[in-house]
Amino acid sequence: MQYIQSNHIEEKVTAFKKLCHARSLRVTNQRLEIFRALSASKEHPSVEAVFQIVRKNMPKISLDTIYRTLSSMEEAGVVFRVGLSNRARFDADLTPHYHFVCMECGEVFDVFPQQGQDAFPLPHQVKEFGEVKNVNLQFHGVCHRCRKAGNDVKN
Amino acid sequence: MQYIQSNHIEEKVTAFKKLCHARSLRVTNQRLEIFRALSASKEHPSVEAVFQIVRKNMPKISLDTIYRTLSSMEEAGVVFRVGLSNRARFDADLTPHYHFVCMECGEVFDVFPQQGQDAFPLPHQVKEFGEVKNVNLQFHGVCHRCRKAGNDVKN
DNA sequence: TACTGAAATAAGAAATTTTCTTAATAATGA
DNA sequence: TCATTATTAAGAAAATTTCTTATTTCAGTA
Repeated sequence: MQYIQSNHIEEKVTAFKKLCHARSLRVTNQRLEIFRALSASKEHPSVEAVFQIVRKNMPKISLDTIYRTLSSMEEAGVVFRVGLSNRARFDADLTPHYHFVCMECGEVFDVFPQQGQDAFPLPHQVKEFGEVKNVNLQFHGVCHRCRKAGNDVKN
Repeated sequence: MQYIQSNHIEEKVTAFKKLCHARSLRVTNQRLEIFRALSASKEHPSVEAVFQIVRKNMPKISLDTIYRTLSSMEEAGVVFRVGLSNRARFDADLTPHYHFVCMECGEVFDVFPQQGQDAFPLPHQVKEFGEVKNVNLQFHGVCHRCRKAGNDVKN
């Protein structure tokens, strides 16, 4: 995995362009603006929030483009999506465990920590932000079935 | 934290009733059916999926009730929501870190692992399910601001 | 630099997911 | 049993996400 490492946005943008070329994604102004907006923000903005930011420089951009672009950037590994794609999923099992989520089919699998293995290493600096009520650890990837089915388009 | 521990659904239901009483939630047939459906499933069902299951025994139940009930159960700590509540959130920072998500206001905070601390203990049994592309570790709780504002209704 | 094919976009509609409003129903405690 | 109050059904409405089609723009090549 290759990260874009820089605190200066335009350096990140340069790195972003390279990554786009490497993954044969066209470098459009829309993509650049969206990436800039996201890079400049510490707020983990929602789609709507990105839309509002980008709109200022690019008034004719459509919301759909934000959705498409963020999704394709996620797929390309350029940005990170916090949480699940769209629909909520529930679990009645509250014993400590985590989940493997398939990025292709959306299937969710339980992963139980092994005997003696510490379930969750709760880092104490988390308390800085508030009181933790529960932990949600997801591993995102491609499940065996989708891998076999060759649904995995890119790579 | 108190877990409902049993492999037999009706035992879980009994425990669920107690928890409801303890948190002064009324024990309605709808809630019982929804809890049963979720307990019986290993599929981490979506709201729609729960709706379809419960409908079989209770044809007049409304989708809205499923939403309300799952949310209040989550709030009461009886069921677990995989992922975020509704809207997607994005992050352009791909250096390994995790998130503190406020259950009240939805705010997302970055948490960076300390120097020398292993970022993510990737348990090898995860590979059983597929190839991991990235890790999404969220700590859910109440941020200081919401705590102060007393938005924290229950407890 | 102009040309070409393919990918990406805007616009608006449409689908999906989630929440709200109101009146009726049902659970709890007296 | 009764009264109180939370919960529900029904349907509307809001919010979020995806799709369709025609147009534009990128990137590679002449």
